[in-house]
Amino acid sequence: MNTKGKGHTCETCVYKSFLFDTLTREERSEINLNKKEYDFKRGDLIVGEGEEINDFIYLKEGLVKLYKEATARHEHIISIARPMDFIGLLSVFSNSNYVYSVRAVEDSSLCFIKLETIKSIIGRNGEFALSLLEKMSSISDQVLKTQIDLTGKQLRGRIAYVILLFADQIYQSRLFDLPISRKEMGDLIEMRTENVIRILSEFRKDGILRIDGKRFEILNMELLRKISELG
Amino acid sequence: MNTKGKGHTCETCVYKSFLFDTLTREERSEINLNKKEYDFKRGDLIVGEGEEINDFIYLKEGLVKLYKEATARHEHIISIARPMDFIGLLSVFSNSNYVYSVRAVEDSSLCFIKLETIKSIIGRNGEFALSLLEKMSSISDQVLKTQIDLTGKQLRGRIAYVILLFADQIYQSRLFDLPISRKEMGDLIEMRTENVIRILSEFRKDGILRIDGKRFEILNMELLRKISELG
DNA sequence: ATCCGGGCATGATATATATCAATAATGTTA
DNA sequence: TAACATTATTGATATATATCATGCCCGGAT
Repeated sequence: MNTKGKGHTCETCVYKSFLFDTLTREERSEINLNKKEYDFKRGDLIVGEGEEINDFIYLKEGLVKLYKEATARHEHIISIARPMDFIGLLSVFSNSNYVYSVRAVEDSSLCFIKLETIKSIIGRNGEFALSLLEKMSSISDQVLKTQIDLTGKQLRGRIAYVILLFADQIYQSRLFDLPISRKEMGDLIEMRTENVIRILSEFRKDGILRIDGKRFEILNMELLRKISELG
Repeated sequence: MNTKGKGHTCETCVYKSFLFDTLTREERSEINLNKKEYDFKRGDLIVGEGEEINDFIYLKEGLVKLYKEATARHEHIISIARPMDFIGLLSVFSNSNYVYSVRAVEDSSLCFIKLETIKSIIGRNGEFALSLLEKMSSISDQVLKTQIDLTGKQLRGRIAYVILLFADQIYQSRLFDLPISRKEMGDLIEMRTENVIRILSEFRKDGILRIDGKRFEILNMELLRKISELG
């Protein structure tokens, strides 16, 4: 399922400056002692809804989805997290248990830091608290914004929105391999698989997209943006 | 529009312990010096979308709505805030400008504390940072949860949900005067006014509610909860 | 008082979306 | 390789919801 940490230290971590600028050398080594890194394969469950929150989890590499089980055959995807995102949103500070699940949609490696360690450092280092707060806030803010944006758009607008989300925010390219199935895409924007496929076909016929299985290329970016905005 | 503060000090504020437990006496008087209290009448705009965020705003009394303008005749209500809620969600730390508006739905009084003051204290007092973080987190978490809960429910479920929200969380009573119009209710749960009215009528005919204008009484609580949960 | 405008209410109709059904394509296991 | 499960696709139909139309009632302005 997952293999144990690779022995990286925070000092050599590529995200060191992004996350831990405001820490003293002592605090950094404290985190280093209380962190573990794990690898997950595509499809692996990382945390399950209801599990106790013990760690501050940080996505180093890969792509994961945060979601809630809605019914037996349907899940509500809250967010797709990218490298440099922390998993746990605000819940790490307001809940003792996860209110959603996290699963790898690509092979991913994640860093687990004992929550106690983080909390203790927050208590001592207000500057760190503030910078952490800013990072968490902006992610939570964006999750909320996405949910609000999507509500009120109709199907074509939602499909356009989610394609642009992958193109702009995740792959920074008009050409990419979609890492999720059509069903998962539907779960992300609250619509049925059949309608996802139908509208993708429409976009293909209209010359907006070139689609070959998982491979997507945006041909008419301008029109796609317009559809996304106008809903 | 609004009258200036009533000269309360944080020391005598009813929410002193709730908010400021972890502050030193000096920090508390610092906040006292940098806060202002304002009264708003039902319908008054408190902050407008796009305005600069300069204050940490705290609802002392009354009821306000956070919303985004969607179209000319339609707004998306993000949340109804109750006394002891802070207005601003996570945006206060991740954005420099408001991404939504706030308006009083009942006569309200709010406390404005200079954001600089709060940030400076966070930087110095990690314990305060952590407790603030917990409070803000739980509110943001709940806003997100509500959005997610509502998505995927159909109209009857959403109406039931929002009536229970007022009964359980805002008025703690099966009998209350709804402070918002049918249209605003629709904005809150993303549905048309006509359908709000239609379904309220159904609930009345089914003996679930007694409705007289703004006055609501829940007659069959059990059934209402079931409708809310099952969507 | 009278004239509004807005909120409330109900019915008829149009539209968007979900559901059901059937097949093809793809991947997975033995 | 065959046998099977899962995913992708398309069409026909049912259902939920929005839209349009109309009338009533009440509070505020003149």
